[in-house]
Amino acid sequence: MSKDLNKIYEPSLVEDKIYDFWQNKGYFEAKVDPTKKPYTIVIPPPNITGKLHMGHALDDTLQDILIRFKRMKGYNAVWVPGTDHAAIATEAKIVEAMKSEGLTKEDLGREKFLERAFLWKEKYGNTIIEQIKKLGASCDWSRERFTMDEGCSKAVNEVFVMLYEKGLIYRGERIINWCPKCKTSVSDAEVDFSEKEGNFWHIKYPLTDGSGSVELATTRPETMLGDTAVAVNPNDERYNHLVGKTVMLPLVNREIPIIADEYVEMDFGTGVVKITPAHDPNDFEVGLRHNLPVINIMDESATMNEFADKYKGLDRYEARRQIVADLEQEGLLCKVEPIKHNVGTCYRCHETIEPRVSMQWFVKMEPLAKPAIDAVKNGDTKFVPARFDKIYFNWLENIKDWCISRQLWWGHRIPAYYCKDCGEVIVSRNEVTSCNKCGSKNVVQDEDTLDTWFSSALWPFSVFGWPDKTEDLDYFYPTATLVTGYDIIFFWVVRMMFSALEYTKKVPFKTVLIHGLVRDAQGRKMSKSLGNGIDPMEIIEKYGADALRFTLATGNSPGNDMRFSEERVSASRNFANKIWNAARFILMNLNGLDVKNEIPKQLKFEDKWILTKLNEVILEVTNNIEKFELGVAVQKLYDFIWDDFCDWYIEFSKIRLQNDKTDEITAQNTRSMLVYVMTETLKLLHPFMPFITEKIWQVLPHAGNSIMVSAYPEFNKDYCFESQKIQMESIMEAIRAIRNRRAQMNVPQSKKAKVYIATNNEPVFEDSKLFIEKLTYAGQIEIAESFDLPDAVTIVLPETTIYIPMDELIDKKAELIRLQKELDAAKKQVEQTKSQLANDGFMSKAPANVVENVKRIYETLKDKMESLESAILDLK
RNA sequence: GGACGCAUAGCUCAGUUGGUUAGAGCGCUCGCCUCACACGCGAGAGGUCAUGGGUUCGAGUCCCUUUGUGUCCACCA
Repeated sequence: MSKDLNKIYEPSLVEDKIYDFWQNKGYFEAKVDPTKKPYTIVIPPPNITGKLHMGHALDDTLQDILIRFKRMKGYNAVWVPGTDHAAIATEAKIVEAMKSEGLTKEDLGREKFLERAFLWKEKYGNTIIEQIKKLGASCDWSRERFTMDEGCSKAVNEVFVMLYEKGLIYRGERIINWCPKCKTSVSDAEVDFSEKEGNFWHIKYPLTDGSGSVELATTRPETMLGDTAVAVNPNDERYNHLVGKTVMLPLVNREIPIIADEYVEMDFGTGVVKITPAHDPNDFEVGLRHNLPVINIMDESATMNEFADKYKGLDRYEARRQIVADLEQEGLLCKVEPIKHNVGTCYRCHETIEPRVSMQWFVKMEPLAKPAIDAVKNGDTKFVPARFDKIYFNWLENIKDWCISRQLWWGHRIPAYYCKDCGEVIVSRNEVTSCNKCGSKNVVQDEDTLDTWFSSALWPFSVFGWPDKTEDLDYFYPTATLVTGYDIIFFWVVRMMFSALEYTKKVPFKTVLIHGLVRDAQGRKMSKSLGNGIDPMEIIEKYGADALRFTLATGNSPGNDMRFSEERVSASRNFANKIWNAARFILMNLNGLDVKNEIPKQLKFEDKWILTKLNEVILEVTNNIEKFELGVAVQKLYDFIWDDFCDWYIEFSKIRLQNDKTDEITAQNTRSMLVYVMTETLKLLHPFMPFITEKIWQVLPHAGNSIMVSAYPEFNKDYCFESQKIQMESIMEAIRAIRNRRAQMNVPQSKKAKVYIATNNEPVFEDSKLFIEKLTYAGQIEIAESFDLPDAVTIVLPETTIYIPMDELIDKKAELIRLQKELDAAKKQVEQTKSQLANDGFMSKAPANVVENVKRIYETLKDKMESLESAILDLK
């Protein structure tokens, strides 16, 4: 890598090269090693159809921070990457693409269609992988998996068979959510409810005995063709007497009973409900209780079928219009009431879901849910933040059986076979060619495939070779941390939990780190339809991956949504540039000299100060990362690097390095300090900004091949110098105060003024004389215990008073007012602390260090007050 | 209907187990192209931490109330 650093950091020139370097060295790869502790993360596998969006970028950034941190901490860290076949989403896209060629699925046939799908996967599955690499993700690519690869498919078959044999998978004719556009069933989790404008149509059903009619209300009049009863509440006195009678279903003239069922709410609508078991989940339940026939009036695309009589062939909405018109003509339509109601839509295509009775496969959830609830209740798996366990419990405690069969071709084909001769159902791990009951060869496999989440539920262990007992599984599983958004707790986290507990008898991960959604600058969800999505790749190209990562990690706490704006990325880019230039400064001063990357034996005040600050930040950042407070950690690093290291330490070092009074040993020590502190800081920052830290690390004196495999800094109390730190900070305070006064008085930097420092801390100030002189543009510094300078600008600090004689600039009156104001403030504070120290409760209950602190503040404030008083007297 | 989150500087947000002078970025004001950096430097202005109450020696932080706002779950046809 080249040694010359440009004035402006250009990420695009270095990132790809560094990534290749890491990969070629094999640093991302982890192998079983019993001498090291494993740390495992499996990536939430992105859809093969997808492009990387900000949500992925956030998710992957957080995972990479954890993985890189743990790797540097000495763990055998492995991050397993891969992609998800995303059954319904992918199939929809392929079908859509085929449309332009005038082809349908059926034209191609299953086999040809799957060929196309695999080609599609090759093409698009790789783009997202390449994009994840651009982010700097240190995934072990030698372990890349796909939910439909051989191993994962084997796991799927195994699970299906196991559950079937245990009686936890069954096949049955039930009402399910049907998407008429995707032409498949979807699970409850895959239905999105959205509020839509609709009507409440009040319809009259005449009693068969001619004694009148009942009025009922419905939002979906077209389903009346499938009505098989009318229901009222058994306690409803208005309708009690009608129970047992029958009504004549209008338009179709079918006689149906009036039944009583608790499900009917008396005070909603008219208190009479039409019962359509084939097209409403609640009605289906009612139908089961009363043994009602189920009449399915629609086909797979929600078009009316032969049971719809003369409406056959109409789509459901057209049928609705006609039925309403016909009812009106027959005088059976009482009124139309506009209402807003929630309508279920397909989470993939947003088509209105049609509840439909059909033959499907289900997973019996109750026995599986219980251990999953217990595992979180007893702390085997923890959510971060913890509040998400409530959402998790709520879902599992109210769970219904999971419909897992999909009428799709792209996916894991259900390993069930049917004998056409004897009707035997055979569920098998291997392909079945003959009936094991009657021996017939006339056996066919189930046409359906499995819900895409069925395979992703197995991801944490299928990637390590389960169901085989592999070394990897034994060593890397269970995984340590799962990082994902709160929006897929139901889809994925829940299902991994109960699957893992059932098949591996272990929780799949110890911690679930939940993050929020990345929203746009106005706080709106990024979406295709709004067109407000920001492409992470464009951001990386413009600002660099480090800037993007830094932005996503900063100002964001677990579980909360964040807003993304380019301004924030630009601020992150500026930070990267700041580090870059600090490095340039150091490099410039190494100047081909042999400088050791170590703490020198002789330490100056400022060295002890920065080492103390460094150790504090090491301790805090490490703790923060371990507690998943990544946003806090990165903020602390930002402050340390910019405020402490760049604004102060580098400025001090300039004076040491440029001053002719500095001896060569001190200069050399300063160079070592710069290199050492910079290197340690780069290591601390590496998990967050891997590229720039590697680039700079490489050009500074170092041992080893790469920062990413170096050891993360450890807190060392031998380099914490509390009292020196405080003293150094008093010097900095003085510098700041002098600058402040000069700025307020509009003194140009070119005007050098003499500065008198009265202090009882002489040795410290003497040592830092040069710093004060250079950093405040002072002409000359005098230090003594006291001065008698009545006509000077006076700055009162704890234990120190500074005088700047500037006759022509002093406005005595203004100066007096200022000092008086300060005195008033100091007095107030003294009173506050005094009363606190007089408070018995505080003195007896507050911890010693807090009391000490208040005592110290009280003393210095009192001191300051006295100095201010005398300064006012002097000026008068 | 149920559950949960948020409300802190003009804007967007941090604030770690309660500890005394509440922070950052952007924006704003003043002065600087100071030989690492104008993607910068120095100095500032700006906050009764939504409301009311409580616990505590001490509350932005813990508990309750109210208001506003957002999300999720359920769903009455």
